[in-house]
Amino acid sequence: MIRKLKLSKPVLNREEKRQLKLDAILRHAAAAFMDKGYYKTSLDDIARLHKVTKPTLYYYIKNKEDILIKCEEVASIRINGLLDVVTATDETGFVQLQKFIEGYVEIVTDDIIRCHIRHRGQREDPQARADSLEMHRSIEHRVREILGRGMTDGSIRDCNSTIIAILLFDALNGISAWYRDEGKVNHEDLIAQVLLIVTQGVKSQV
Amino acid sequence: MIRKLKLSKPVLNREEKRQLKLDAILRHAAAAFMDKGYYKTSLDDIARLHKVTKPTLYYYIKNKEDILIKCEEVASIRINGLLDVVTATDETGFVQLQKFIEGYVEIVTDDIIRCHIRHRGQREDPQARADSLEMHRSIEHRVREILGRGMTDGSIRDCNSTIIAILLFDALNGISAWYRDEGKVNHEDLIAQVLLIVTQGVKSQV
DNA sequence: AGTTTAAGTTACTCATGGGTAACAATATAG
DNA sequence: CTATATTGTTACCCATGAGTAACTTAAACT
Repeated sequence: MIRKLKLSKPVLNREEKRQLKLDAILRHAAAAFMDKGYYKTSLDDIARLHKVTKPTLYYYIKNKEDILIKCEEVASIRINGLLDVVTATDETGFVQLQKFIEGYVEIVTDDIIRCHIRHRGQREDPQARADSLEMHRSIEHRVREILGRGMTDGSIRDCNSTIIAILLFDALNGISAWYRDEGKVNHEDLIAQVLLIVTQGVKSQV
Repeated sequence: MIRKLKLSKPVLNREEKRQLKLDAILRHAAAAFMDKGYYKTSLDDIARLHKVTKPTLYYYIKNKEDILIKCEEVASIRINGLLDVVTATDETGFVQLQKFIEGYVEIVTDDIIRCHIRHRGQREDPQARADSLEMHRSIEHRVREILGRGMTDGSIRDCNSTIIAILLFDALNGISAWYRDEGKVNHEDLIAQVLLIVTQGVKSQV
């Protein structure tokens, strides 16, 4: 027992510990950004949340904007991962769309993703700006392909997939700004309402 | 003719001229905020656009945040005006909803409204914050009433009007961020696509 | 024409906050 | 148990930009 307390080799190696700390910083930063906004949150605020001093942050991040970029990476991986899963099946386009929506509502609840959605498009660095735009375009393109698939297989009515994809994302991304797990709106209810919109709109069918 | 050049009474009195200049400043500021964002736009930037110096702005506005507040006033008047017109008719709830959507897409294209939508929710002053929230709640409430009317008269299917109103606003407000009059997407097409979503979703009806 | 009020300018103050240099402590490896 | 890389700290620099004081120019009313 005593030997276990004084392990010669630590349970986690340096790289893993570093990664965990970076994650924690990202989470603290994301929470603060969601609360007060990017510009009203100072690096000192974030450092305080993490119980370190500001210069320590620079061991994990390049600069303030780098936090947003790292949040974006996380978002990109999760959203593209979902799209991979959804498009790997041989379901109809409409069913794939439904599955995507269900998964996306889940993803959009995570603090780091929330932060990314709220602050995307305010990149200062031109390269980061371009990367961000490219990721956005690519994801939207993959959703348009799902819509196209549905129109081909007949599960989705003829529509302008460009416009529909944008409207869909705006509605879903908006969820990140207001939905809270502890809030009044129930999670299943939310998904059900969104799915009903895409299946039949709001007009009562005669 | 020469007498006309030297009018003893100007065409516009002081109050009117002042109002026109305030409007112009608001427009310049809104354009700059949409381009670079609120925090990356300095008052010097705005002054330069208006071809005056910074202190002159303080003759028309109280402080930087006051610009956002004045944009909000404009937005409130236009949106509530639209709602007044739409709800004054004795059409069914669904038709009222359609008319509201058509009008809202029009409103959301204006630069000052665009600016308000993008920057609402970052009020610093507690009072302004509360006012902003209240306006937002009130407008959302009026749309929920339209949905309720539709459910009562049978033109709108049974739904959670709270969730639907939020999703609808997020999709419509999103338009302000990407739609451009000179862009690829055609105005009529946009409205048609939105209306088709609310009337029948995207699923092909069997 | 001369007085007053509106409109605008130049030249500052001053808080904030991102970023860094130089130094201190702690943990891992040999 | 010492040498070295890793984390972390204190104390600073400095650009930016909101807001103001004091002064000048232009317009309007009598």
